[in-house]
Amino acid sequence: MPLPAQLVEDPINSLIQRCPDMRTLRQIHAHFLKSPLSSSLYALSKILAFSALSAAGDIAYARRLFAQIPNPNVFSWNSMIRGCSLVSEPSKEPIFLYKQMLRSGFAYPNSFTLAFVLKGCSIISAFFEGIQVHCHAFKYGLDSSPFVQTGLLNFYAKCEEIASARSVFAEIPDKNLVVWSVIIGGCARVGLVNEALELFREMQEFGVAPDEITMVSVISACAKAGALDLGRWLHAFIDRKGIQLDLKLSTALIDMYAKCGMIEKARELFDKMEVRDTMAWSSMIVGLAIHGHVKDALELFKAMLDSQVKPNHVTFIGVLSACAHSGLVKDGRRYWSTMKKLGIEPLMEHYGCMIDLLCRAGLLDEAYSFINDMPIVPNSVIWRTLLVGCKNNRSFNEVENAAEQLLQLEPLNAENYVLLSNLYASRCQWEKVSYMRKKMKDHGVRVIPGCSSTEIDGFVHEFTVADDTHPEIEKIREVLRDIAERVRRAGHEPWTSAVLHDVVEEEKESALCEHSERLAIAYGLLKTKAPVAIRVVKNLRVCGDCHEVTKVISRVYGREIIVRDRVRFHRFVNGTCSCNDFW
DNA sequence: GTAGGGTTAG
Repeated sequence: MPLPAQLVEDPINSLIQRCPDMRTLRQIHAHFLKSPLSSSLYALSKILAFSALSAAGDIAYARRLFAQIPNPNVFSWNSMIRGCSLVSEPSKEPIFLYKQMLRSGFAYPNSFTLAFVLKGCSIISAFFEGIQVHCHAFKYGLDSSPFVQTGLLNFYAKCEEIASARSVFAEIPDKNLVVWSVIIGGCARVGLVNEALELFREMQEFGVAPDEITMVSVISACAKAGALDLGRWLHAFIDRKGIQLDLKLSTALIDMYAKCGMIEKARELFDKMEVRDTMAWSSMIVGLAIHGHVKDALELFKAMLDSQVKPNHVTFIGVLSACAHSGLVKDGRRYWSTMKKLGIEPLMEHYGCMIDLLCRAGLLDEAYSFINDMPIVPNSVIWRTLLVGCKNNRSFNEVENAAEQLLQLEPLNAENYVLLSNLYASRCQWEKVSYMRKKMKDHGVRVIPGCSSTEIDGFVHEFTVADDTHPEIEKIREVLRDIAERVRRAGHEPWTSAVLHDVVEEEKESALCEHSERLAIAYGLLKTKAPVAIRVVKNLRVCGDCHEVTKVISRVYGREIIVRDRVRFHRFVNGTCSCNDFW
């Protein structure tokens, strides 16, 4: 007489619960196959679940096992769908499995199935498949399951379909911590910073206390907005509420402080970290590179390698851009081969850094061959980088070809016409200048005035190109003229951050506080006005020490001044672009 | 019997 199922399944179950590795699992599997009830689907499902889901599991083994099950039950399908979305290289496999399950007709999806397949869709941003799963949620009456709802919300957020995410969010009756975190993270990811911060406030009004995961999203929203005051407040909030400063939250704070100009604070946090992963190291290296602290960035990269943490593609963007900004051509080339040796396949951004590096060093021909040897099709950024380099190098003769490639790729981006127009002007090719303007007009490309803002004592001074409405505009102009004159007298042309630094230091000596305030405001104005001002800020950006100058201005002024928008000149908006370089 | 949310990028 066969043993009751309970007696066979329970030992298998308890063995699997204590199973440490696949070797043991194989033994359990063999034992199971020889046992009297080897046809028990329940026990087989447990073996499958371990292979597919456990950290010590083996998805290939799970696939082989699954293929041998004639009519898998929903639990087994779920294990496979979930297991296949946990692999390091995500694919459409979870979606294919889900479709197979529906076609099999032997198992119907439950709330677990939909939650798992939605996760699979979120990982690869499979928008059209996810929408079908949304329909299935209604069809199978699973749309009120909290896990399916959160899965849908997360899916839309990951696909950057914020309107859909918000409507799913609005329909969730009991919004828990996870639901709030997903919507806040979704808004932060697409740059809807104010919305993210507003939701964070609302969440607390609803009596839901944030945890470290929520805080990562909110802090990253601050980093994107350059909202230092709020970021610091949130840091204090984390301390006050005893929220755990784990690896990811520390990294988010480092990124926020670096992006908001407080690189020392970022470094302090980084140095205090007991465990650092690739992202933590990369954030700090990129932060130092943005601030122009090239030596520190490269030293830190060496320390990273010494601590056996593997760098990734983002780390190398930091390292290569640091080299580009300080003219370290030889080092840049060395890091490029290190990257390849480590098996990191260069992405478009890495090629961009290398071309930038060569152009800044005046090696235009080499940059051009580098582009021609690229194994991937160069994008507009690559051609633009080369053309920016052409502006400072008149001996380079491949401008026409590069210009053609650029305009073919992006015929509606005003920035390109402006760049080419200025490039031809610098070569006194006036016919081409007017041709560019005509072409731009023919394409109906409009320029949206660029703007920037400077915050002093909580008051935001905003400046837009050709806008004279600031109440102190005349006095500000006076300061600008004064600076320009002093720079001209000093014989510095074009301006560099070092020159502005000297001017501001001089200002400190003279202790003219009122003048200093205007200097700070003028700094905001510099970013949108006169050509010379654009050169200054461009140089600052080149040197990567925009915040360095802001800090100097802050010291003179004696209070904290924040440059908010991190010098974002060109912004592609619905086929038109914001651009400050067009007079 | 199984579940949902996190950081770095010119």
